[in-house]
Amino acid sequence: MAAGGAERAEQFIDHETAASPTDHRDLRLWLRLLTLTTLVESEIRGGLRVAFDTTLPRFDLMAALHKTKAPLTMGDLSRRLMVSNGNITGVTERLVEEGLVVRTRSKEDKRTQYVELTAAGRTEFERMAARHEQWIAAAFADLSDAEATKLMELLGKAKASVRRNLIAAREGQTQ
Amino acid sequence: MAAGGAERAEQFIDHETAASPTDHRDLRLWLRLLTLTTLVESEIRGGLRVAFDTTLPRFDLMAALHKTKAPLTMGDLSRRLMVSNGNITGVTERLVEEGLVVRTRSKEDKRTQYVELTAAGRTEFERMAARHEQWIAAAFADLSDAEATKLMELLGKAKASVRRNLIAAREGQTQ
DNA sequence: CCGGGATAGTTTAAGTTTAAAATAACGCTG
DNA sequence: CAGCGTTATTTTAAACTTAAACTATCCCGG
Repeated sequence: MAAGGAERAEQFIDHETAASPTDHRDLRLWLRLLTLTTLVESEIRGGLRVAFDTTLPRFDLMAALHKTKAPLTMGDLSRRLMVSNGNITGVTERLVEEGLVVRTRSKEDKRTQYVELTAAGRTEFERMAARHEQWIAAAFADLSDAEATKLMELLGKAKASVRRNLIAAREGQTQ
Repeated sequence: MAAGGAERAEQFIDHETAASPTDHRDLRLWLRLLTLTTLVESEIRGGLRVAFDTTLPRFDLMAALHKTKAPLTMGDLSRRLMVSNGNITGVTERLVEEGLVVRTRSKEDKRTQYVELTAAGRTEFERMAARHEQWIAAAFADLSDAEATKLMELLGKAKASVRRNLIAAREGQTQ
């Protein structure tokens, strides 16, 4: 590491690089997608830890609250972040301990809990979000506007395809 | 769930759908990428659990071994799967318990452990891989060849951009 | 108003994940 | 050949994650 990079050739072996050239089209596509996401995600994770001593799940939860500018229920958070409801319970608890969010019981429905950012939480999130956006901007800096637009479009098509052919197909199986 | 889907309109709120239209280009791109990956990954996770009573990390580890058709060290696996080395220890242990892989110490270097599929592991993996490929093919079924090719290309560019502008930039920071 | 199905959230058990510290073995240099 | 920096792996502690079971509450039909 300190020595000036003689072994660079081996450094970039990853899930995808390890794919053999005989793999099929969609499998290679999926591996590339997964590798890219994993790379970015782990950089962000590391950045949040080093720069703010926090974690990605906590950041994501705060981001959801910040975006809506209004309290969300535990169930709302679970659906938006696409994680289990039990998961939200734990992450929220830690954010409450840190004083970044508060939970309040609904008057109308005693089962429901509303979660919202505290003033400290909002300030802290905005600090983190600014840095987060810089990282993301750096990540995609080499893409032209046209390329980014095209990529957005193709990812959108892929997402629709997944919902139609994978998710809806499974859900409709034997019912 | 048993009742026939009256609340479908609310069902597809996700991390990305929740994004406001004023977000910046790269942030929206990143959210879409993340959402797509998460959707596919959680379908595969569920499929592996239901159909084969196994998990994605175990499948991935076996896939790495199957692809190389040769034993890999713990470190090789850690680098290829882009996870920490401690992680590989745990996943490998469970696969050994299940009789799907074996670990053997190297004669030349007593620190090194080689991991390889057992006959049972190879057979089981091939069963799972066939199904896995069907899921992936279904996921991207609505993309034409031209679209898939373009998407591959753009993801490749994005990956290069991430390595150059995010990862290498961080690594070179103050050294 | 009451019984029962649906909904909101928590708990539990098992597994995955990481970073950091610890262990063990290697291999070079003096 | 002794020590010492490096490398391969395991251990540890804390957090995240899920599915499934559970608790509490809601609300509808009779």
